[in-house]
Amino acid sequence: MKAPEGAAPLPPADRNMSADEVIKMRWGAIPDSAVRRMGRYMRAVERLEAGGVTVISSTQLGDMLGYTASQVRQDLNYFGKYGLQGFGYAVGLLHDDLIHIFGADRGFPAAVVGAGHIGSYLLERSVLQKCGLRVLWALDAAPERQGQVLGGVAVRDMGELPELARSRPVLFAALCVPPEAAQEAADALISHGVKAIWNITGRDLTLPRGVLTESAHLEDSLLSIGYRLRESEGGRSRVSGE
Amino acid sequence: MKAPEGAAPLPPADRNMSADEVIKMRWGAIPDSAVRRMGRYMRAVERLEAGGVTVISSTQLGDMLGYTASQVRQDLNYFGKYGLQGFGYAVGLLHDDLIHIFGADRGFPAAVVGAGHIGSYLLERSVLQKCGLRVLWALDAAPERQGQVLGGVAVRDMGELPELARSRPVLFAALCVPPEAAQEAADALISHGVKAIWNITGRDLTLPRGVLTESAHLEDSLLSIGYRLRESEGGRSRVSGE
DNA sequence: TAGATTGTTAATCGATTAACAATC
DNA sequence: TAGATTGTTAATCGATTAACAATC
Repeated sequence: MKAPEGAAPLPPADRNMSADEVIKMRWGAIPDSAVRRMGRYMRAVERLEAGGVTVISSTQLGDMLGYTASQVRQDLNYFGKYGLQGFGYAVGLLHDDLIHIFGADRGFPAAVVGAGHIGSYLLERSVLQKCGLRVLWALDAAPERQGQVLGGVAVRDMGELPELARSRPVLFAALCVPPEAAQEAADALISHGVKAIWNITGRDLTLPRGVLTESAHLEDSLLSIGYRLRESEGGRSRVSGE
Repeated sequence: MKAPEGAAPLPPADRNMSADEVIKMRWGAIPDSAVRRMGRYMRAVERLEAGGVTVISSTQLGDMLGYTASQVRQDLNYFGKYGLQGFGYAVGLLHDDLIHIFGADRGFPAAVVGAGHIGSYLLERSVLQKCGLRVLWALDAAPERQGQVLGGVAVRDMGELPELARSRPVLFAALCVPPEAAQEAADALISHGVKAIWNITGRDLTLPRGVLTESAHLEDSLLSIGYRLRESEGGRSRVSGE
């Protein structure tokens, strides 16, 4: 108990390791804040590639996203060594690896539960598919939505959950039922083997340990802009570009 | 340049100050991370109130949300003094003040731009209204959506923007057009006086300084759960209950 | 009063930034 | 090689947690 003990000492990677190996070795040592920024890197790199850019420096990429060059280098380095000293990052390589790191090439089986506005948006726009999930089925409680085919997926009755969970099991579900039905639907999913829930109901859920969950509360982001709107009403100015 | 200089020294509030006064005095000194947690406090307190709970301690509230009691006290104290030593926080008072702090009683004029899946969700569910915005008009480029009345708001043609911006000006817009139309729509809104954009298009925008913006990228949250799903495939376990 | 719980300061922890050596 | 830019360690900064005095 004498040595500084430091924090997590991030195991070193070497250049010929695959992203999988790097991440496996560093699992848990990569800060969540960095993981959460990767979506923006992914989109930026996608657009660069579409625009024919093949190499980009940490400075340029940082400018695009409003991050410091230092942070860009730190972030990318968590996942492996993608840069070439003296030149920058190979856009194509980076893009391919990010896709792999985030499992967008995995075809993980998934379901969409709730086919209202948000559920049909997810289905028709193939939002899950673009992130590498394979949507096996969709459920909705409303009779008039059942039988509809949205984005190639037929909407079934909630009551079919046990049967579907047996015949076409999924570990992942996007939950987009109305808030008042959220907890009950989540419980049902979990009791039928679902291990990860993407919660877009706007209601916070109570889930057993061992279930992976991520909530996307549109409302929270709206509230926080509501707070910042105060400044336009006489608070001191702190408006930002970005 | 000798004194430790410290960080922002958070000006002290006293018990008889209104939330408005406290925030005005501390504007910019309240960390963004705390502001972003307030949506969850708000929802928790709403549900407590609905359930007839009138007093709650920082420990209990923290347990509900997965925060430490210490953090709860810090967070609430940024905005004023709501607690009663020896008892806890008055749920009703806290709720009322949070509503006020986040402007949910302000009736700030707003518009919804894009009336597809997400836009109609916002309109029909009165999402903006619940956060204290007054939706004056809605726009969509698709002829078949024009004339529809969603959540009491008539959807108009994009081309009517100049006229609407003149006759019924708004400073706030929820942007939910398809990603490929996002930048152009944002530019048009800004050139017609919009000063704050809630961006739910999934495309990052480039906006002039002075425009307040908040992006809600559903996709980012999905990607980050995709990353965490790796652990169910053999990474070391770090699954959390929440 | 004694017990409880807040408000607030101090200590810890983690994340961001800066600096620079490695290397293409 | 010289120039540039990464990879990585060290310094800074900010946010979270712990501790405790104030006070109901």
